[in-house]
Amino acid sequence: MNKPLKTLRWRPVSEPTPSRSERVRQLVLDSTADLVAEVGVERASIDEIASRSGVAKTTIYRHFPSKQVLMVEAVHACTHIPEVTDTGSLRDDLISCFAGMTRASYEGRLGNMMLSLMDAAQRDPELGRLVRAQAEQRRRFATAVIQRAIERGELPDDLDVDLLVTMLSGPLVYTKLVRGQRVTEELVASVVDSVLACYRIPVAPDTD
Amino acid sequence: MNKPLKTLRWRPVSEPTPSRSERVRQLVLDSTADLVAEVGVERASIDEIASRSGVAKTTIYRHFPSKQVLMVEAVHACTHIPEVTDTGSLRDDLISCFAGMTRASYEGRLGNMMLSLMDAAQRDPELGRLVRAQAEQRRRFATAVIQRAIERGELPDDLDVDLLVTMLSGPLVYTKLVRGQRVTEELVASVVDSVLACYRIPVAPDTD
DNA sequence: AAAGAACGCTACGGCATAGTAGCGATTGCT
DNA sequence: AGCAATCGCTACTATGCCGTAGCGTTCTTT
Repeated sequence: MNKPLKTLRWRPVSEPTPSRSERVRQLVLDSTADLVAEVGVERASIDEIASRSGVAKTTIYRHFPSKQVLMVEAVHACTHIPEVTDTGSLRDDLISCFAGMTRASYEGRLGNMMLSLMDAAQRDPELGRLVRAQAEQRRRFATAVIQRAIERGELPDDLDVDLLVTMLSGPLVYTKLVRGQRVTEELVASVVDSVLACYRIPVAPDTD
Repeated sequence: MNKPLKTLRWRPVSEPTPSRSERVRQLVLDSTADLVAEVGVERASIDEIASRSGVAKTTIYRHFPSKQVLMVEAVHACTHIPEVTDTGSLRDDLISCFAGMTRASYEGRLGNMMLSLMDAAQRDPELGRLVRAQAEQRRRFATAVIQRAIERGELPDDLDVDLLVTMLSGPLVYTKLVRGQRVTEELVASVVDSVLACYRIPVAPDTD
């Protein structure tokens, strides 16, 4: 009614002006991600996406061959890679690493659609690959931070890195998905400090 | 074709023979839980439940006023309360507690439907209450174990119990829901031991 | 300004599903 | 054996959604 056409915000002028086709495509992807974040993957319908984006349903099908493909591309489009830092301090690196992952995965649209996405990934092989790949990428980031600390001698080299990553990731995932609470920077710090305490890593710089 | 009627296994003879109506009701609930565990809450259809259970769709609607109510009752029917133990040892109690929760929540039918259930719970207020109540019940079990240990002096009394429960539950939930792996008794023990190490609780009976 | 590409709109066909109506058959109880 | 409650079956309505056809309109490009 009062939103017949959603105008796409202009991207930085540095980039070349996208074609009309590309603008429409991005608009559809954007609206799809919005809707999926609201109602989930399965309940998002093409008609509703058409209505919200202002793009005709037939035009949507000119860009994407099926709903399944559209969903995969829309989800793929709203996943970003968290930034990495290498401060040389294990604690700071871990906090930065997991805070970045939290922002990338558990906040905003992706955060809202997470549960529905993981459920849909159980049945759609393409979404399954996407979700698995993302989860493994997150683990690789954390593993890299820990490996660097082992090489610096901050952690024992017979460490069960896999368990450690699980001990760090788990409480954050649990807080978000099961408890439905926001993962604050304070929680990240608490979890990191608690886990490091297991390995007798002093949090404040003091040696015993 | 070859399964026109699923016969209900007889329950222990000690209990009074249920009426025909009650038998059919339980059969429907059982088949519903099976189907939900397979395809999820949203994709489970009444027609399919009728077909699998051998109970006519019209009869299903004589027992349950709507699909929504049937889903809630079916899920409710397959949640059991994990058994509790009080061995007096914090480590044993925790392992027993979380192993029991794992069996109750992350294995069998309930385990298979967990992701779909949590997603559906975001939109169905009734399922939401059910899932939240169960999660809080799990937390209370773990909290009780920890409280007992605090009273015995095994843990400091200024402990952040909430964080501790999250640190214990998180890695198990993460392993099941995100990694899709089975939560073994060994993992439970590893997590418990790691977390207890944070608080300088000796795993083997030795005092420093 | 003209041509061609891209889009909007209306109207479909087809399928799956929630729920209901009516009637005949079965079951359990007296 | 008889009776009442319960169940099975075959429809049927209504809805929502995926995906497509055809045609007129708008935009972009030359």
